[in-house]
Amino acid sequence: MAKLKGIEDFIQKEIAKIGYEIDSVSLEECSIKELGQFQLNFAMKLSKIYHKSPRDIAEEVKRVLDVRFKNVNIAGPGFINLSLKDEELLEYANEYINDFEKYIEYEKPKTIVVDYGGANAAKALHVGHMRSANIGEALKRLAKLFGNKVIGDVHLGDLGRQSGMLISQLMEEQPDLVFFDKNYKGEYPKINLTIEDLGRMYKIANAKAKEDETRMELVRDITLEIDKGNVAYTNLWKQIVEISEPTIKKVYNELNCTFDLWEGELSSMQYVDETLKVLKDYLYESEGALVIDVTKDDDKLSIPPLIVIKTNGATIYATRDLATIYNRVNKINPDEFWYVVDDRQSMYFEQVFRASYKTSLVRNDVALKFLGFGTINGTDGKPFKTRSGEVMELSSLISMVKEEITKKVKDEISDDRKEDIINNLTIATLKYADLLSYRKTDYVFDLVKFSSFEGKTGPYILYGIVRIKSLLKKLDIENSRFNNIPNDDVRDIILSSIKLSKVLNLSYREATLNYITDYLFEITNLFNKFYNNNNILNEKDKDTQETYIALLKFVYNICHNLLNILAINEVDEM
RNA sequence: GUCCUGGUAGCUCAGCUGGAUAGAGCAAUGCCCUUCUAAGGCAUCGGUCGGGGGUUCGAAUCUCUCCCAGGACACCA
Repeated sequence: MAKLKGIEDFIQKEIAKIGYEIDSVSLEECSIKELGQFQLNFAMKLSKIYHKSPRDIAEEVKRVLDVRFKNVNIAGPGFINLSLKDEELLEYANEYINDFEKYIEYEKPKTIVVDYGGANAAKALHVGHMRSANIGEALKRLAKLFGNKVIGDVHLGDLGRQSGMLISQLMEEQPDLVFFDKNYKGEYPKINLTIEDLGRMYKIANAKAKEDETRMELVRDITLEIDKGNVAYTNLWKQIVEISEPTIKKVYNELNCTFDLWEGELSSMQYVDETLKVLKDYLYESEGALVIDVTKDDDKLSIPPLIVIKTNGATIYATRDLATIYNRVNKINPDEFWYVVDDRQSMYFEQVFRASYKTSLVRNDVALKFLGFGTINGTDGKPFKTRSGEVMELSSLISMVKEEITKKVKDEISDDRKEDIINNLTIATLKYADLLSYRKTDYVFDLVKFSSFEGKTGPYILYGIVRIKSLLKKLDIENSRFNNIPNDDVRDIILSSIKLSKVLNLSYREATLNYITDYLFEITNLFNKFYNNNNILNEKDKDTQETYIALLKFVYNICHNLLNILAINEVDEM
């Protein structure tokens, strides 16, 4: 059990002995440092229930707590402040030096499918995809840490209008391809296109379709043909998807994203027929389309029905999402589905979720969770664009950051090691910035600020790690343990670590990583303070030096594991 | 129009399951390197928590209302 929870449970039991029942005790960091390390606020709440003055209750509680804690005191309307004895802190610290699992408060394990990534085939990844990747990967790792069985699915956007776009353009550029010959009966050849071709062609097709309604008609027709299983087009489209795959995988690899399932809309098509059978009784025709009504009696909002089959008979985004859910229920039977998607899709997912429950596609005890995220804006406060006003591609963003980082890495580092260091710092910069604010917050991406090695940045955190590793290399670290608490720098770090279990709980429960990034800054900051005030290598007192070494390992254990949740790689030098 | 987010220091953001004196980073100013990576540390400056009402021992946090910004609202994903 986590240390903090242990103390809270202890206090709860102790006050129960003197007649005070309370759901749960929450031990908070004391807001007035001079009064103690921790504070308890329940005396004021209890006063209502037991009709006693909060200070009287606090007095009774104080007498019970005096046995274990140091400097128990009452202040203000009835706050109880207390501190832990150094002996207890030492025992705790020694127990936690190399053990991260002790910080976790395990619950009953669940099976969770995390749907994140969502790259589009044939279209370059843009900055929004980075958010899904970073948040999704981190949430997946966090959920795993809590003992759950977690399955990450990239859920590619590899079907839909973009297929029509691409193929319509190919039709224009290379009309003689056999794919476009309706009478062709033989084997289909391998097409010769590069990822750059696809990017270029999509842009042209998109621009043309916007202006020209007949072109858009063609795009819809081709999309419909693929939907209906047209052999030539399907073969062609699958080849196009394959061409774009290596690029997508490369970017996700750079971002340390590891997917258990590499599926998408295309692979969900095989379950559409079965899914429609389940939905059958709830489908009705509206304006030519087949829809499911998803309104509720107590609705505050006017929610349109979910379109499942378009007027032209084709499937749509929702059909594929429902089919995916159907398949996952059958194959995986998860307790929870997590969708890490742009917040702008919240209403759409509300429709899909309602439809899923209503049609019993998923049981009521299965949780469908929409974990939306905010937009990345430029320094002007508007969605992040390139100078020419186009959507910022993720690869350009990575290059920009890499350029900034390269300027700053030490010259002394040899070139063969430098590349890895620069790459890790670049991704650390991006991820730390991306996870620093609350998931739903739209945040401003300031290249210079985030790439800086100062302040709340990825490089600052990694710099702390570099210092620790550098020291550990120079010291004999076998069997080191905390012998004493020689100063406040050491005590503050131990105290700070006690709340880590709460940080992890909050982060997991609210599915946002900002608590973790924030805590990483706090512990790194405390470590740097310690580092500045104490000379570890030249410490004369052997007991104290051993404590320092234990502290290095203690801090490393925390930082290493937290960075691992965020999918940020460490460096040894920088 | 309806609904969803958000509005906290000059800037960028935390804090919101009600707790004491509202925090951090950046920027600005000053201090600390014969020292383990100074890419660091310390200090100072900086606030009517969008406005107003309500709930109560206590409100940035809950509630109502208004204002402002962004977003979503049927065959795109």
